[in-house]
Amino acid sequence: MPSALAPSFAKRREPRPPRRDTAGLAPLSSLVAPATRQPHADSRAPLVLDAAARLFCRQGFEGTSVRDIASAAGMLPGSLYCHFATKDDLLVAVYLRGVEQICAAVEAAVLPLADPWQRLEAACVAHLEAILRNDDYARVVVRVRPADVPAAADRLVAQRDRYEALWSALVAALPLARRTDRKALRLMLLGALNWAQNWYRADGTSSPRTLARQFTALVHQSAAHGPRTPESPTT
Amino acid sequence: MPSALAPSFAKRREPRPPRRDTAGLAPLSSLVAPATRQPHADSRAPLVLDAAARLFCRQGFEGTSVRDIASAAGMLPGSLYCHFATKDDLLVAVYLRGVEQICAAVEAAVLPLADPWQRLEAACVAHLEAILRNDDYARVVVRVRPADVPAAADRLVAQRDRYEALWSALVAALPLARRTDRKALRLMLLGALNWAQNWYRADGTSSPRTLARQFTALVHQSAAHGPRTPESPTT
Amino acid sequence: MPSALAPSFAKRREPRPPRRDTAGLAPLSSLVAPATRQPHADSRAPLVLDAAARLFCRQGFEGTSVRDIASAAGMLPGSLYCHFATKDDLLVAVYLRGVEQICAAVEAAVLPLADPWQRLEAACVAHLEAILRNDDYARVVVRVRPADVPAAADRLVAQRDRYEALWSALVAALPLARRTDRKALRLMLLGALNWAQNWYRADGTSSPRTLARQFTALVHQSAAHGPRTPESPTT
Amino acid sequence: MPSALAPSFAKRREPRPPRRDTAGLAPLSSLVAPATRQPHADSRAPLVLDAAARLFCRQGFEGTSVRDIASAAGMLPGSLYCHFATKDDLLVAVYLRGVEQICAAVEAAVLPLADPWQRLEAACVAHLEAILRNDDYARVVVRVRPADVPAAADRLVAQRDRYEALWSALVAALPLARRTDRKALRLMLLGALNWAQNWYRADGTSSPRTLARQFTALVHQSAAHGPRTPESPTT
DNA sequence: AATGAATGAGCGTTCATTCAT
DNA sequence: CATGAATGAACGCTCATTCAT
Repeated sequence: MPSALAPSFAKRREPRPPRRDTAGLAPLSSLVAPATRQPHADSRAPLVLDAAARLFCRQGFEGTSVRDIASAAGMLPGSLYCHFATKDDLLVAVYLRGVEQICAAVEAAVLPLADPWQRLEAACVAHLEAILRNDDYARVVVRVRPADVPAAADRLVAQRDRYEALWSALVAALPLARRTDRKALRLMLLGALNWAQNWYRADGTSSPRTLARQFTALVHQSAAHGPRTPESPTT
Repeated sequence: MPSALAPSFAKRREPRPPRRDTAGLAPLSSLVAPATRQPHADSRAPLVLDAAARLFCRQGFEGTSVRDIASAAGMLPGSLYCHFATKDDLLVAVYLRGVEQICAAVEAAVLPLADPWQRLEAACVAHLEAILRNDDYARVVVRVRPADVPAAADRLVAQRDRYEALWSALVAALPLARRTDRKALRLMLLGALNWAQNWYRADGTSSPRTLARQFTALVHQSAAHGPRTPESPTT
Repeated sequence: MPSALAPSFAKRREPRPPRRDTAGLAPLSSLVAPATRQPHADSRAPLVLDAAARLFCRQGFEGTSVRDIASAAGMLPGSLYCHFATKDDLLVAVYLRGVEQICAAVEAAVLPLADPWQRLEAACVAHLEAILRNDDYARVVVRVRPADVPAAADRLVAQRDRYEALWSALVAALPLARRTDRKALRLMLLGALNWAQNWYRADGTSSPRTLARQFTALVHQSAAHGPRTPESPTT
Repeated sequence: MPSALAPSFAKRREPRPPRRDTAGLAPLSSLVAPATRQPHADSRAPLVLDAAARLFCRQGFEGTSVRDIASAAGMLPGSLYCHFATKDDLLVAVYLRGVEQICAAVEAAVLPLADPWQRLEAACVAHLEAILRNDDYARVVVRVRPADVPAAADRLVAQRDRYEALWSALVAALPLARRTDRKALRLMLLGALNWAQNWYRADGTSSPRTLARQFTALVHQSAAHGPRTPESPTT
């Protein structure tokens, strides 16, 4: 499956065995379901998570130290470990929420629309706005390569796959010429959108919205009319 | 003389004047063809560069230590500094050669062709093969984000720009509907191709060549027929 | 809290605001009197400071590595950085306390005396005993040249100035011929005393006390009677 | 003897046995006796020595690397070793010449004078001008502590002693009260003069000449009239 | 005489993590 | 929950020196 992402070239910093593996999900529960707050449930875990998301998306994972995160959250480095077992787990938690938020954004954008191409375009816009604007969590999902954090790669990839499934459905709904490779279409669009993180500057002329529409348009008619696939050009 | 590669004895991290850009080809020739006449022509600098390229593209820049590179090149860490003043400079040298090689590959692929779309397709194929196959140097150019190495970012971006200029020319030659945003087309294609580094597995079913052709085809007819730009849909 | 001594987690060598000068006495008290109530009052910071003072005054600043200090304090090199952000800061902390101690010694020696020349002599004795005997902190103040540690030079000089002000007052009180240059007198005496660190051997015949008295005497009558200033020799 | 200077607290960088110990003197011969130049005797050794003197007196011995010296002399680090066996030897050679030059300066200044106090004053002026002005060699003699270079300390101290003998003679000639400690007088004067290197700024108001005269004057009448020695106050 | 490359040890500092309090 | 101190390994880099060419 081309969505697999983690060729383990890992090597350094073999983390001492991760103690309790379930810890990755534990802290999230408090985020997903703040629910009825316990009297002293004013946990500072969300603060930590916010700080981590902000720093990971600005400086990358390796470029951010736990000291950075701790001090941004107003605590000492050791205190982080009350909430997250390892730095990797912290990343997983950020990823988890990032995927949730980007999924929610795309689903909300797509919901009121019926036309498959319009739905695709709306998804592109929502996606690009999420990963270029201020959703630090979503940005991390695109910014941090699972392969760079071997011990957590599986969990990160699993999250990404969750999101890509959503796109597979969007693409599956398109009325395309029979020969069109729908997977290639999905990979191309998502790749083009994600890579924008590498060059897009907020002060530029075109907004994420415009950009997303341009990208969609570039594949629209082409795909719809049936592109000449390399193997069997229509001639 | 590999002057651009051996800025030895630079003293204290002064950013150093950006090294004359025309030297771009000089070091390569001496590396590719070590000749047989120099006094100490048995320099191991090329070995170091190769090791760096291999490790940078597999583990990233931050994920690779100078000790890793040195030991891969069969030397002691300190010995690296006979050839490169800093780790950053080593990256710049790899980038330099990576851009050279990918430029050469694309130009060679495009040269015998006249039709603009065929040329674009050939460029995509050459690009994708370079950054997915065994050209470690080219892969580093896509893999390592300039922003992650602030002290060298300018020099890295300058190299990338050199390459993108080549693409601008290719796209400028396409017969497109008047309203088509050629920059968006270029960014989309290159983004989609580059991002493939994040998911492509060599053991997959489709080759870089096939993939590149599919991507090209997806934008071909669309763009050629005049896509509906977001601002002014054709309908 | 030894705030001036534990500027922990300072991140990247930004010169850091020169730390409020009034903190001068705070850290000392906590070091001198570790008390018995703090939660982790068993801090080994004083140990580190002592080790640093001992090594700096014996081997100089550049001649002492942080590994030397750490191992003398029974810790690992990295552990030093729990207490001091940089080696420079460690030196500043030693200097701070050195100046405090030599100030205290001189003030205590001078306090019970009224006659200006007797006060000057007592100051010389106290100064010389401090910088030749076992007060490692005071010795460092004389031994380590501020100019050799550029990043900390300002802070070091500020400390020294604090001490010299004390001497200016002592010299100002002397009944001298009108033409006598009091600054020259101060610089001569202090220079002669400080330089003794370069040649004085504890096993010698004359004690610091004797030496200090000799130096004082050598300028006493001369100055008192009005020396021939160079500009206007008495002929 | 108070002129001894080297309490060996050495420890690090135990130099691999200095090969040929006589090398310390060898290079000097070419300096002392340039004599009739051999055809290709355009040795660059003097260049190296000059560079070393300049850097040692500005940055200290430990603060100067052989790379610094080599590059200042326009050569590569390895090339230095054609002229000097070790960095220490280079320092010894600088010291040697520094002492020669300061001796020569003092002797020349004193020569035309007969009065002992005038001779002392002239010596002070010559000494201070040498170590504060542009005689890099002389400045090194005062700037670099023999004890900081254990392997060469003996040779350095021997040079210094050579110079101090000259001062002993000057002081011995002074008509002083019987109880005056002539050694203390010498040490005081030289200490005060040498220490000026630590605070004197060229842009200041008083010249080295003025300063030297002030210092001399401060001890003149006092010593001449018979100071109250601490042991036996005149009262 | 000089070079360019290499050596091996050591530098100041940062890292993710642990743990008694 | 949080702290402050500590750990042990690794980081990028510089050092004086060597040596074949």
